[in-house]
Amino acid sequence: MSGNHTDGRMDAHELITRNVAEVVTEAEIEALAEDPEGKRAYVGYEPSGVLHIGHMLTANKLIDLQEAGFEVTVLLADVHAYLNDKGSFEEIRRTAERMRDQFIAYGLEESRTQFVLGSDFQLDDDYTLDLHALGLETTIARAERAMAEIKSGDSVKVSQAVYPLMQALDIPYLGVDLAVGGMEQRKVHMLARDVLPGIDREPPTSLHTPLIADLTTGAGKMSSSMGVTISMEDSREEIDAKVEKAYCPPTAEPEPTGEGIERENPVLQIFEYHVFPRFETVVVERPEKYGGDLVYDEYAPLEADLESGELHPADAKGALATYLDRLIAPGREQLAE
RNA sequence: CCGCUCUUAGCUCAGCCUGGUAGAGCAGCCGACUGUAGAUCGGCUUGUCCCCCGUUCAAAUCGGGGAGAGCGGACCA
Repeated sequence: MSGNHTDGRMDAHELITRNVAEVVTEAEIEALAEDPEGKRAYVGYEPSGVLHIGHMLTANKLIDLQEAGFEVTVLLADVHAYLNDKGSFEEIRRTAERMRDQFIAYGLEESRTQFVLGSDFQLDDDYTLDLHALGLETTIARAERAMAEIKSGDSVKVSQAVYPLMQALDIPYLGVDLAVGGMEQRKVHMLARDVLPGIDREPPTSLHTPLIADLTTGAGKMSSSMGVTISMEDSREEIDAKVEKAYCPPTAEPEPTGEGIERENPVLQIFEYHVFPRFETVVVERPEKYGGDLVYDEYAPLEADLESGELHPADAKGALATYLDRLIAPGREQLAE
């Protein structure tokens, strides 16, 4: 995954696969990359009204895909959010509109992005009957496993077993060639591959982005419900404070915790998955006494410099906060309206 | 519907039997040390004790009612 973007241009395959954690399957992706023009990719989001760094990560991939020639569908999954106990249907639908505006502010090309409300088609008769057919194909245990990383609340509701089946069905109903999601979606997509052939639909091709590690510990996934996340409602000061407190050993491969839990370096992850995909060059401002400014036009040398000690974590953090703020500023302004 | 168990700090739980108005660990916050964070020291904070009614001088604790969660209710006698 070293990439040969020395000429600043990437071919379709590289645009599709850069910064992804996993692709299912490689052969299917290669087929799509051969003629991406007019192919359709989608991501579904439970409406939240305010974009956070997790949304932004898959949005970056959508931008890559648009650049590669894909058409993009963003599913504002109001019905899913409802089934996942996220509030009243009315509240959810209101936040769905705000979320759409947030995505546009973030940088999705408005003319090439189709926003679809789940309730626009998920309540149709034929959809419902197909959903029941999938219910017949799936055990409760399987549905529950698929939801393990997605569900909210402490107890499993029947609605949450229906949820992944609807995600599977959405793919053929939206006419999608590629399903995109974070790694927490992989079990849902695997379920879709297993179950859709049972109703004479194609098993979907999917692509999963990595999950950013918890900002303060580097262990586990960054959570928006608990702990620290970065979102479009953060002020510059809040971003500075959060980045300042972030876990950042001077390496890309931190030691596991005392309990043997794997850790990542979230500061580097955000540089890799959020900053470099959106900026041509990154300037790390540094006091003269430490050697003056550093300039990078891709991620790998920055990581190498941190590893070697040439780049101090404190300076890296300063730059990270600056660029994160630039990414968030348009959404923040949009929220202020 | 019936039965059993559970509900106390952000989290996991102790305390309840033998009433005297609340504790531990973890988390969090603050300082020291590091040119970041973490680790390591030092210090600190936190509560409608699920809700209502009752008994009592006094209820997290006893009694009654209610709510939520978990488990069970098959067969064979």
